[in-house]
Amino acid sequence: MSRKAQYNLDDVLSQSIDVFLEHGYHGAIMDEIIARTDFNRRGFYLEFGSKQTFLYTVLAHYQETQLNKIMHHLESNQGLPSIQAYFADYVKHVSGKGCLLINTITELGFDDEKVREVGRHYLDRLQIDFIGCLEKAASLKQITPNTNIESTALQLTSYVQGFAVNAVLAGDTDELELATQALLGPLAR
Amino acid sequence: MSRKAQYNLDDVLSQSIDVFLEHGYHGAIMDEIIARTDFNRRGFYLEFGSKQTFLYTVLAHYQETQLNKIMHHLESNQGLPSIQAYFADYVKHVSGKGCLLINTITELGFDDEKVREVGRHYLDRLQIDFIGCLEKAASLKQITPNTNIESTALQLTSYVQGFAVNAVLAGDTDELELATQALLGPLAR
DNA sequence: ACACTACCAGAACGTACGTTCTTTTTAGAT
DNA sequence: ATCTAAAAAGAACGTACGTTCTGGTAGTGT
Repeated sequence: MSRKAQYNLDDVLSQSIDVFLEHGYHGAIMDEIIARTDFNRRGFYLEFGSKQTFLYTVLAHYQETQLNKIMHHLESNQGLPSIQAYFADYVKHVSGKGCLLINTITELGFDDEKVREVGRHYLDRLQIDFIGCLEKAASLKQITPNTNIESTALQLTSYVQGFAVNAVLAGDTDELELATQALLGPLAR
Repeated sequence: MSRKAQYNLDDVLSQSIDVFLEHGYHGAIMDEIIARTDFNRRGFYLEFGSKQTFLYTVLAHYQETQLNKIMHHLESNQGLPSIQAYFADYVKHVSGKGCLLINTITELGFDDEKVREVGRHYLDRLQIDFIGCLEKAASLKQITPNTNIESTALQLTSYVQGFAVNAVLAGDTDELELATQALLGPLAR
């Protein structure tokens, strides 16, 4: 055996998230990706073969390490508090830079079926998780009894996307936090 | 005098909207823009000077001709029916390709203050229009009396963004129309 | 200590894209 | 009909970017 690579793949993927977030896919150039990761060009192409497949990998990593962590609140399923915790974390997460998955969908979704597929899968899962939490919340009598759970879940899912866009524009999180309260407040009984 | 340009600027701008919608800003290449508009390269650069300022012009044109037309429902201000008409039209408009303004915000917003500014202005206006309609709706007793108007307007504004993202993923309009009903139904008294 | 392996840094390559220039065509004025 | 000025078409240019290649280097095993 001989030398081992000195970059850690997970680190590289994490570092790349920001580059894509800031400039989008086409706007993120290899020079900056190389410079801001502890990566080298050769390693990059041996490992991934192309910028495109690299994006897919970063996207998967982003979901695993960031979005899933936030969604985990919903999957712990404590009812309404889980939803509140989810939104609190999500707002903090997207603040000032948005969501890589959403950005990728709007930039590449039209041309890239794989991106659309990943996006749909994510939204479906979000929707299902919201339903789970709302059902639990209903059974715990945390929300008003006549709440239409499926509709509400659909609304919450749409709302999350809206936040991701808003986050790019909003300077601070105040506005988004306010909006969240406005949203969840009326649900509670 | 002599020859007059045979392209019509409004037509060119309208035709370009689709190109940017499909591929984003960096993904839309000059060759395709030229090919799909009745424009010529020289005219393009005499008229706009660069791809970037062209985008700004297209964006302004997009707002004037498309978004404003849809927002006009809100500004006619018939209360709840105006909001319903707005969403119906908006869903139809973004279906399958999303919203150019939202796409531009997520692709370029981080780096481009001008884009952020245009985006904020648009969201503010949307929010204000929703407030106007909701107030009217309240005075006409079209919505449940204890509705918090500011909060609801903020929510509606977020939904609109969410729809723009969803529209890229959804094959047909059914899903989005369902979501709209789920959204507006509970408001009505 | 030495050799071997494969990693790192960055130069080099080729292509693709934004922009400019050249040629050709056309509409209007005389 | 002819001349002219400007517009259209697209060739040409330069640069920037994705990708590949090269030379030197640093671990690792003997």
